Amino acid sequence: MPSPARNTFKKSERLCSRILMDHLFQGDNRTASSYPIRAVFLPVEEAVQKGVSILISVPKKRFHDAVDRNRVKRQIREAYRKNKHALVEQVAQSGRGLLVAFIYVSAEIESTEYVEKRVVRLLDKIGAEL
RNA sequence: GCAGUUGGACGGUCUGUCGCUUGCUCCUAUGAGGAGUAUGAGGAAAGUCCGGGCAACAGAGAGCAUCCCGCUUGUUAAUGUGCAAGGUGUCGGCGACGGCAGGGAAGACGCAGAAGAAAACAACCGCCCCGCUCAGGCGAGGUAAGGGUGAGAAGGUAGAGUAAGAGCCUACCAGUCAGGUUGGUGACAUCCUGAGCUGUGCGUUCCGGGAGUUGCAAGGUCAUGUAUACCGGUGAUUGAGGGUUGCUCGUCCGAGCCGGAGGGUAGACCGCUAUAGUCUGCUGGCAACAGCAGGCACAGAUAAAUGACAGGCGCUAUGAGGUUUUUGCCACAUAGUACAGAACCCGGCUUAUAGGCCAACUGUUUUC
RNA sequence: GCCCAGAUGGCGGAAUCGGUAGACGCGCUGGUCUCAAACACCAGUGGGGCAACCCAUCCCGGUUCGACCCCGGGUCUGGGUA
Repeated sequence: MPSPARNTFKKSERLCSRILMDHLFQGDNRTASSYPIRAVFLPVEEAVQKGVSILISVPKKRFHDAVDRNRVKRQIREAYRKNKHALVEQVAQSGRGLLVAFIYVSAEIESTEYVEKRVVRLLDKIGAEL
C-alpha cells in the first residue's frame, strides 16, 4: 500500500470471527474511553491476526430503531476510515496484530464532526498505550 | 371559498470528493490484492396479527377429545378480522359516511353478586271481595293496573270487561313463527292471511365447515475437533424406550434409555432469490378478479453492504418587497423537508408517517 | 431472523367460573415497653375532595347490567432457539 492517502475500509479490516470476539472480551483486554465512545482492544500475535481488525457496536437498548443504530455505526466507521493510518502503521511496524471494539455508550446521536474528533482522540490514546 | 367523508397514486432530485456490497471482465500472480464496469431498501422493508408457498419428520389407519370459524352471492393459492358487490340489526354523525354484530327453535337445560316482596309455579305496599270483630284490627282468598329495586318485573297504547284486575277479549302498533303473493341466484325486501306466540344477559347442548407438528437457527454437504472418562437408576424378546397429531386402540422400529457430572465444534458452501412478479393493451364482469397478447428482468448482506461530507435546485410555512383590477406571478431572507432499513419468499391485515396531488360525494356561507 | 412469557399501592405477590380489587408478607409512619435503641405487641398506610363521591390493575378501544379476568390494537420488560 504505497499511498497512505487512500482511506479504504475493506471487509478484512472488520472483526468477524466469533472466536476472536470471545478472545477480545474475555481475555485480559484493555480499554480506552473518549465519550461518547469506549474502545476495548487487545494486541495479539501476527499468526492469530494480521494488522488491525475492528468491530463497532451500538447497543439496542439505547437506540431502539435500526435506522438510528446504523447512522451511529456509519459515523464511527467514516471517522475510523479517515484517521486510521497512524495506528495501522504503528501496528504493522511492531509486527503484531490488534483487535479493537468500538462501543457507543451515549444514548443520543451526536454530530458527525464531533464523533470524528472523539475517534481521533481515542486512536491516539490506543497508540500511546501500545 | 371554507369544513369534511370515501377511494386512489406519490412520498424528493442534481453535482463534486472520499468509501461499501455483489456479479462480470482484465491484471498482478494463486495467498490475497488491484483496475474497469454494471448493480444495490420500503409504502409500510415495521408489528409478527392471519393466510399460503417451500422444507423436515411421518406416510397405516380407526375412534374419542380439544381448538378455531359462522348474514348472502361472488372472488383468490388463502377456512379466521382477506378482497368486491349486496342484505339485516344496532351505535355515532345535520350529512356524505363510519364502527360493531350475525348458523340453529321467541326450542331445551344450567347459572345470575348487590338491590328488590319476587329473577319465573312471583303478592312487600297498594287495590278488591268474603268471614270474624272488643271497631284498633285479625284470618282466608283474588289481583300484575299503580309504587319502589334493577340490565331485565310477563310486548305497548286505547277500549270492552270485572268485585278489583289480567292477551281474558277487541282494535291499532312493534316483533316472532306458520302458510301464501310479487321481486331477487341468494341473504332479504314487499304485500296478504292466520296463531295471543312475546323478560334480560351469559354459558352448555345441537348443526355445518376447517385444523398433523415444527419452522430457513427448517434442512443438506464438507471441513475442524473430541471422551460417553466417571456416578446412580432401569431394561434386553417374559420388551426398556421411541415414532405414528393430544389420548386410547392398532401398527412399525427396537438395545438401549433416563438423571447427574463433564468434553468438543459453533467455520465454509448449498438452501438464496425468477416469481400466485410487474407494466401496457384488448375481452368478460357493477366490482374484486379472470382470460388472452406483448414488453421488462428487478438487492442478496451475514457483528450484517446500499453511506459520509459540501454545495445547488425543488416543495411547504412565515416575514417584508415589487408588479397587476384581483385570484396570482416575480425575486429575497429565515425555518422546515416525515415515518422509517431487506435477513427464505409471497398475499393480506394492523400500526407509524412532513408534505402536497387526483377523483367522487356531503354540509355550509355566500360572491361575481 | 424465528418462537414464547409477563406488566396489580413504596417492594414482593394474591384475587376460584366475569360479581365489594388490593388478601398475605416486607417496608414505612405513630403508639406501648426502655435511661435510649433493637426485639416484641397494637393501630394506620394509593391519589383528589370538608363530605357525598370521583379517579386508580401498563395505555387505547370493544363485548357485557358489570372486565385485573374475555376479544382487538399499541407500549415496555424478560426469556428460549444452530
